[in-house]
Amino acid sequence: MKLSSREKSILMRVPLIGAGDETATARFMEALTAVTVPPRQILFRDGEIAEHLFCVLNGYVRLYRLSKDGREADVRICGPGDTFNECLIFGADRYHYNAQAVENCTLARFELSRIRALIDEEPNVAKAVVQCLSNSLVRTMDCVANDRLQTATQRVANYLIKQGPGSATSYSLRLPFQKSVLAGKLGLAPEALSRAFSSLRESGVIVRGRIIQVNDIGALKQI
Amino acid sequence: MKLSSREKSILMRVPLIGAGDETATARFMEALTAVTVPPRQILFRDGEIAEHLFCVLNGYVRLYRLSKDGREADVRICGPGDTFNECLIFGADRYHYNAQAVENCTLARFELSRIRALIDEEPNVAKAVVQCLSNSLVRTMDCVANDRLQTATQRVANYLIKQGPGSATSYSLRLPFQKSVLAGKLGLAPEALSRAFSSLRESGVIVRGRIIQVNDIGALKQI
DNA sequence: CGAGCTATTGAAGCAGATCAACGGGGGTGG
DNA sequence: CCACCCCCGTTGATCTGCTTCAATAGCTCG
Repeated sequence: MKLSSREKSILMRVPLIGAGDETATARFMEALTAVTVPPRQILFRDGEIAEHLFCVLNGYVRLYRLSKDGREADVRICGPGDTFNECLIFGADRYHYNAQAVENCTLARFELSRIRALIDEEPNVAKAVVQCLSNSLVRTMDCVANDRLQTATQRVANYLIKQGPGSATSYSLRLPFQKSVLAGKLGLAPEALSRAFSSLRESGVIVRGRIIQVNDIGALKQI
Repeated sequence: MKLSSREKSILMRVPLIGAGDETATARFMEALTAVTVPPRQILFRDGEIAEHLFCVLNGYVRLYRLSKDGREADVRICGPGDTFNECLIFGADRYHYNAQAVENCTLARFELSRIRALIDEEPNVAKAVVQCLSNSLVRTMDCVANDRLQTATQRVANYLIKQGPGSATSYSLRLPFQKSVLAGKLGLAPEALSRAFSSLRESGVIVRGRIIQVNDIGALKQI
């Protein structure tokens, strides 16, 4: 399968792939298999033998775990440019979560064994892996802390701030996925997300479909 | 400061240090500074420039974050043999959490810059770092999932199962720290931990001080 | 234009946090 | 060694926030 130029440029910007020298990047590019998956397709399941590292090129993928009674909890939502399963390169030999495409997705898939071989030849790749893992770890720790410290409304406000341009006191953004996905990402039931949005209305947040208008970042930061 | 033989043997068993060849291990041993800290001492604070990687030799260290209103949430409890701050080797240049000694602690401290230099010379150390980070990441993701899926009682039962010998249907164990620390580790208020223990009584869990008697693992696993 | 899914809103239930009071155990000082 | 005291842990009561269930409204896509 052939990659579009957009997809190639995403890959080149992924830290893991574009960070090393040209030969390392080339080795990555020749090792990948492009796959497309329909909405709700399961990529792999918790407990299966781990075979692949993935990079999302298009669409979104949910990484989630199941409780004994069948409830689901997302541990991460991956979008274009995100890689996942770096923790399996020199870690456990089985997946530690389920992965499901949220919508139509295209992904780059790499065999873990080839990545391992590549690392042995290119020490810089190991550094890039360390960087990826460090970022993932920090973000996941943030997630634990936020879950334990913040209310639903605060989590949503936080999300809007992080997505914002950083400058500008007001802006609008379009959610890249359904609200139910955002709810899962924030560890909320969809209803709780909806209520959080409506309680943010009095802080100048206007929601219409996937479009969210933020009128006053300062107000959000104070919540 | 001089290390006891117990402390040396802990260090040798730490994956990061003992995994590589002998020269790498020796480099670690000569790079370390041993420090002892009194209870409640802060090792570093969130946002400060990151300087050190740590390995706990004795006692326990809390890694935690603060909310804007001053509440604390633990992201990890580190005991003898645990290392922390690997995520700063090739990651951010500032700490992402506070670290506080829970009791009298002895720690091995390494300058991050020396670890970086060591990695450049010994590629195997990079692999060990990847392994450490992978384990941390998986455990932290477990934490997110458990926080979102499990009740207080389930989390405590889970902890007792993980600490158990794995074999034997009944056993007793001694908590290595105060109950309030365990509560924080599990993301609970101390009162909630207490209530969880008393609701586990009917599943054959008997608590007397720090000693916990588990009569029926099977019953715990079903909760 | 209609069918089915997504999102919102209301009402009820529950889990855990918080506040307050009490009991007990361990450590310290006498 | 004993006694005291402080702090940890427990228990009860209340409160808040989120989930769950249910019904309705709005989108989107055939």
